[in-house]
Amino acid sequence: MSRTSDDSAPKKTRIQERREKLVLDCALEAFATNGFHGTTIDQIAAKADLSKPNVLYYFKSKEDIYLSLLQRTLEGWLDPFIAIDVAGDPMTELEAYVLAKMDMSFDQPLPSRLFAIEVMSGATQMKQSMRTTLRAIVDEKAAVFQTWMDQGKLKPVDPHHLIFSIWSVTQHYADFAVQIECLLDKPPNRALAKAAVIDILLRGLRVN
Amino acid sequence: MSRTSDDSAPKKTRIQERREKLVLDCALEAFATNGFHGTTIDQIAAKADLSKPNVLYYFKSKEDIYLSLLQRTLEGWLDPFIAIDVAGDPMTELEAYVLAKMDMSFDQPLPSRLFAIEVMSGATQMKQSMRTTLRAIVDEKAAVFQTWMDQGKLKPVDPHHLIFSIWSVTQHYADFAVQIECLLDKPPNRALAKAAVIDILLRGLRVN
DNA sequence: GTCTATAATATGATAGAC
DNA sequence: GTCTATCATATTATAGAC
Repeated sequence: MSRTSDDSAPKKTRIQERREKLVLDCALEAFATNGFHGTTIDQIAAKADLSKPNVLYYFKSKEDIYLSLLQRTLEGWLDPFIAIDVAGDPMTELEAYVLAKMDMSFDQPLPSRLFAIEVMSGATQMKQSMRTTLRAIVDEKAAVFQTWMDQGKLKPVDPHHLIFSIWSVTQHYADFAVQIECLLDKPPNRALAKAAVIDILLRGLRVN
Repeated sequence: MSRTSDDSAPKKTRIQERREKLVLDCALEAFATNGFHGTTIDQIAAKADLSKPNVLYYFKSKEDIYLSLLQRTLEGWLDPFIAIDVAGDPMTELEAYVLAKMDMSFDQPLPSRLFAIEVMSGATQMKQSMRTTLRAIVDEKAAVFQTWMDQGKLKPVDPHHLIFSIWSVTQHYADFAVQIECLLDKPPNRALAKAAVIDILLRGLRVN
């Protein structure tokens, strides 16, 4: 009961935070493949090597786990996108962004899949923030692209659809990894994939 | 019990076929948004305006409905891809394919979503056919693209990854329709989307 | 904090009348 | 062929001992 070592508002001990992170990590693995309904608390508990009531001691319900996970996932998702700098060289900025997304897809496919399943299920939990927060950021970056095109630094193309294309192609390597592995010799050649995607998405934008 | 009007092996009456199609149509709507586990037979029955036992009279289990649906969906999926003709003009063939896929995404997003959810869930039911049938077709078309590039009719790029890019960008408009609607003014401008996608995916391939 | 036991509910599937 | 009623099971969540 002592709180001498605590310092912030949410009075969580170190072990609590560690347990919660453990549960979320295990839940991510389950939710990202089987979706919300296809995942049971038993599965999560088994992965985390905890009992089911113990999991529900840290999260009050399955939905609570899911929502916490979704929020945690969204936090890191936009970082490389926001990092696109209008003052930088357009092709350099775009290449860096595409490569960052490709690395995310290969290194951490699960958050991408969780996100995809959530959106395909109607995105009940995220629609509001997509219409406001996400939309504001997307519009801002679309304006950056438009500026570059107006300056003659990029060939003209609709900026919003360019963003969608970059997202879809890069995330495809996470979301459809199973299919890609069936169609290519395993293990997939990451360097080849990254070079090809850069070629396909950005070559048409280059101004001589 | 009369079979005078029947002609083929599966002795189904016309009304049976109609009912089965009705169930599959309603099931598609449910499975494509909520996945296998998120969908109940009750939901399907309600949509079809049938009782639950009546649905199970036509399909012996929920899994039976799901698998039948998956098979039906896959049948039409590859048609426009197979139609790509090595003897045709490369840019014309590619444009026709991309536009066909875009129309499919806008007009029939549900099969695409069903497919996507299945793949993200591990594609237990389809892995085998992806490794054999689909892979053969993909390799064949990749060879067609390679031929065109060798002939100098297309700028060189890895053909397999080009196929993945086309799939991902076009199907994105079906699978992530909810997100796109949040980020663009509704209703989405189809002509603009199609033109932009053609630009982004194919402009870099054009040889002057 | 963690467990076993269990309540409460949802759902797949079947039995049997009509 | 279609229905109501029901069984059997799985799963969320809680109660209460330790």
